[in-house]
Order: sequence, then C-alpha cells, then structure tokens
Amino acid sequence: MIDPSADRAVFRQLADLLRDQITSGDLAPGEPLPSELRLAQEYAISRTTVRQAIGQLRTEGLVTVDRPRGTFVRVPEPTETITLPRGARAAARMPTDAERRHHRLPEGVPVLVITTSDGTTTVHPADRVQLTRP
Amino acid sequence: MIDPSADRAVFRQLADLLRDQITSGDLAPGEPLPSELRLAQEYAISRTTVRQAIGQLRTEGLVTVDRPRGTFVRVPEPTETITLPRGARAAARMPTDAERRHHRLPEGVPVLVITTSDGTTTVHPADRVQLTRP
DNA sequence: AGCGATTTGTTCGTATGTATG
DNA sequence: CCATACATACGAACAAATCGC
Repeated sequence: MIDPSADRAVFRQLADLLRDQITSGDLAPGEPLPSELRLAQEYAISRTTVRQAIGQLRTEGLVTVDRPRGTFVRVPEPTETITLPRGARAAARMPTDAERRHHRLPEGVPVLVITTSDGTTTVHPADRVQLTRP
Repeated sequence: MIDPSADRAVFRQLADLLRDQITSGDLAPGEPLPSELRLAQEYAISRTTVRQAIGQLRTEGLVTVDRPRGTFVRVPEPTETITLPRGARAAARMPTDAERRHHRLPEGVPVLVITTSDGTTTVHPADRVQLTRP
C-alpha cells in the first residue's frame, strides 16, 4: 500500500490512495473518511502525516472537515447559472481568507470574479455558480 | 504584531501580515520572502507555524516556492482573453493532479472549464485566461 | 572540483485547546 | 463527566537541492 522508502512522499501516497477511493466512488459523497488516528494506525504512520494527506485533499476541494465530527467526501452543491453580461469579463482565482469566511466557502473552492463594463466586480463561489452566454 | 493569546491562530496572523505586505506592494512580485527560519526567529514562533502560514499563501496562489532557493511573490502571468461562445457554460474548480502537470500549473491556481453547446469541454489555466462576452 | 552553508521538504513525537456525542 | 476527533503549536531530525567560496 504505502512504501516509506518510495520516491513519493508518504503523505502524497496516502492522498493518492484516498483520492482514488473518492473518484472511484468507493468513498461516496457525504461519507466520512476514517478518523485521523484510525488512518495513522492502519498505515503505521504518524497522525501529522495523515493530516498532511488530508490537507492535500482539502486544498483540492475533495473533502470538507466538520470539526470535530470528522472528515467527509464533499457533496456537490446545486449550481446556479448566471448570465455573463455583455462587455463583462470573468476570471477565476482562489479566495482570500476573508472571502472564504464571508461566503462560507469550504476549502479548495475557487471564486468567479465578474467585472462588468462599468468597472464593478462581483465575487461568486465557483461550487455554486456557473456562467453562461445565451 | 503577532499575539499568541489572540482569538485568531498565530499562523493565520502571520499569513495576514505577509498577505498585506504582498497586496500593498511592500513585497513586490518576484521578490523573495524571508526564509522560514528567519521568519520563525523574527516573530518568535516555530518553523512549523511559519510553514503553515506560507502554506496558506500557497493555496491562495499568492506565492510560489522554488526549492531550495526560497519562497517568492508570484509574478502575474500575461492573460489571454477568450470569448465565451454563445450557448456555452463556464465553471471554475481546482485542477486535478494530471491537469496541473499538463498545464504546468503552480499551486493555488484554479482552472476554467468551458462547455460548449455541442458538449465539448476545454480546460484553461485561470492565471492566464479571462473570459469575455462582447 | 569540492565543500560547507543555506533553504525548503518530510516525518516523527508531544502537548494543549475546543467542540461534539 | 468522559471519550472522540479535529486545530494549533512546539521541538527535533534528516534529506535534497542550490549557492558561494
């Protein structure tokens, strides 16, 4: 499973394992991951290393942590479709900490920034908003 | 500067400090941050905590790490503007590992996914692409 | 060419705090 | 009140890559 002597870091190997289980559906959306302590014992690695692996999946937006209930496979949010106004431009980037709190964004979710032709900008959570051009 | 007894975590306080220096231009694009050891000594905190703060800035796409040369303020890429086709939809999300390698994406950079009306999808690095509707 | 210093990466151990059940 | 589980923070050690002398 995990080879400490391998070239790839242990925490990346664990992240790969968990990511595979998520993308394959073995771990379905809403399902909890095993606890950090459980994973540490199961793979005979430290809890710090487990947390590094889970941290990786968090930045990828694959899991969310509901402290202290556990870590769960992220459930896709229903998306709202927004029309990109004429002459407007749209870009995507990671939110700042303040924007994360303001929009109650889970980790690993970008924001869509729309700048209209009059210069005003709006910020939308990318997990709940799609753009379209009719 | 940093108050260990404050409500906000120390590593977030340091991330805030560095982020302010970056957004204010005090730390210009391409400039190196002080080394982890230097920051740890300067603020009398552990290197682990410094790394947490820098990790935060990495996920926000504000800095990139060139190991072992140092950590640098990310230099904005020249952006290309793409017209969102009629009937198409656009979404943003974090790239998969494969997409990161394929597009040579640094950490903390989302992708723009454009789905045209015929169902084909294209993936664009969000640090180099903007959308527009003429 | 070599060698030491510097810097980031990884991993371990440990401890305390906080929220939930 | 107690057990569980995640958050934060400290310290330590070694590896790997780069740089300057």
